Amino acid sequence: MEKKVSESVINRLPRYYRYLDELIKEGVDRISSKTLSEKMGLTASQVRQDFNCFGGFGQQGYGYKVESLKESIGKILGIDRQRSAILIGAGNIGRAFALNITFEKRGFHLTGIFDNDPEKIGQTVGDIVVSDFEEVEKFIEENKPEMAIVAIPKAGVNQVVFRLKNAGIKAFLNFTHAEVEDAEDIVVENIHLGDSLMRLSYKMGEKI
Amino acid sequence: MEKKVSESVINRLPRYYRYLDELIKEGVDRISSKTLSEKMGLTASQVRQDFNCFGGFGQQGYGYKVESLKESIGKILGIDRQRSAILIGAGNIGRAFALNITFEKRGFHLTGIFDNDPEKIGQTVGDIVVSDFEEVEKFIEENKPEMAIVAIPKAGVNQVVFRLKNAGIKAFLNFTHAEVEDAEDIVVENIHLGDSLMRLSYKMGEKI
DNA sequence: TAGATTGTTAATCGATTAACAATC
DNA sequence: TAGATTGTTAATCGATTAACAATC
Repeated sequence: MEKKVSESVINRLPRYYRYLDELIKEGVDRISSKTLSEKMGLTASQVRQDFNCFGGFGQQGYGYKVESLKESIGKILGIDRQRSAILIGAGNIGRAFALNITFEKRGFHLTGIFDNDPEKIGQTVGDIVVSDFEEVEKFIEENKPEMAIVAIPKAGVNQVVFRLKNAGIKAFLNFTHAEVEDAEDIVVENIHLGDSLMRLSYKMGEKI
Repeated sequence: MEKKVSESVINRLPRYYRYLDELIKEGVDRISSKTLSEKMGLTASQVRQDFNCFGGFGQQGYGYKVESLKESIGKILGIDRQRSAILIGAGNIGRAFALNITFEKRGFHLTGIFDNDPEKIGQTVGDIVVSDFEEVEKFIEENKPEMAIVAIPKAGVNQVVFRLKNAGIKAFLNFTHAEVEDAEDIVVENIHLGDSLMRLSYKMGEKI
């Protein structure tokens, strides 16, 4: 884990993780870079280069042990341990996400849900009661969640991120249609559903 | 629109579109590549190169007209005209998406929702009644939707895509945690929520 | 006209691919 | 040992950045 790992590699890591998970379920316990690359539409070289960013998980002449490779990648991704999150916004997207990750779970644990709509406060999503957003700072201080999923109307996003950041949250999953203003000491991952739709629309025009 | 446009450029197009939309709302009607690039965290060169993939929308010594630039990009993205879509899967994610794009609308129009769960068939999402998935072929033939949003458990995705493809749908927005098997004559855009979460987790480990 | 900023060509940088020696 | 496949170095390709002539 010496030199900086490129964005492209990072983007592929979750996909490797998913494929390896599949392989385990299929009972495969060993795989070569060639076979894996064919399954995933990459080149064998690329697969080996990617893994070697983190220092060689394979065995010459043999290939990679699926189980331990998956475990290693999980560790790199930081999902070997439970991470706690809060959800801001109990609207459609927020609720769907909460119910979905609780189901799917992958080392993530939702500890609180917040909204500023009196209609929604007190409602239950999964097994969590929606709290007033005004209480979020107190909650963060007491429970120290590591990340926040922001699923609110786009107008409020930067104000909300600002408050959460000041309260101690450093990682944000942003579902709003707006960009989070860059700040040095936080990390943001965006899920722009509209962008995906536009990209699909573009591809339709190109290829069909 | 001569030579092939790279993936990187395509990925940036929706972002340009959103920023230009913001600018219009702020009443800005003219912008230089330099100013736009600073707002978006790119370089001025990159912005000009990107736009020139499609053949120069600017004016030397002046810059770009925001309104017409947005319109041009909208056209490139294929969102200048209404596109019709159906939703497969009326679970949490599917419903959230349906309600969300109806709200946000950007040239997309949802015409049908399908599920195979008897509990969900007959329910209403927005102003659309959920139909039995068994009727999807008939619906497609009659209504000719252009794309399908697939928000079902991952196990079924390839079978569902196969049926929809045979019925005439060529574009898919895939919300499942599985990959759609490559087929020559369709286009797929993936939204893997779990991947985004993993990437965020990775970034947390790196930067914080 | 002078200043500004594009469109476009050339230079640089980084990521992907190819090749091969190391070694299981 | 022989065969297979990695780890790693070198070659290629493509994307980003820099530079500048064209021109509004």
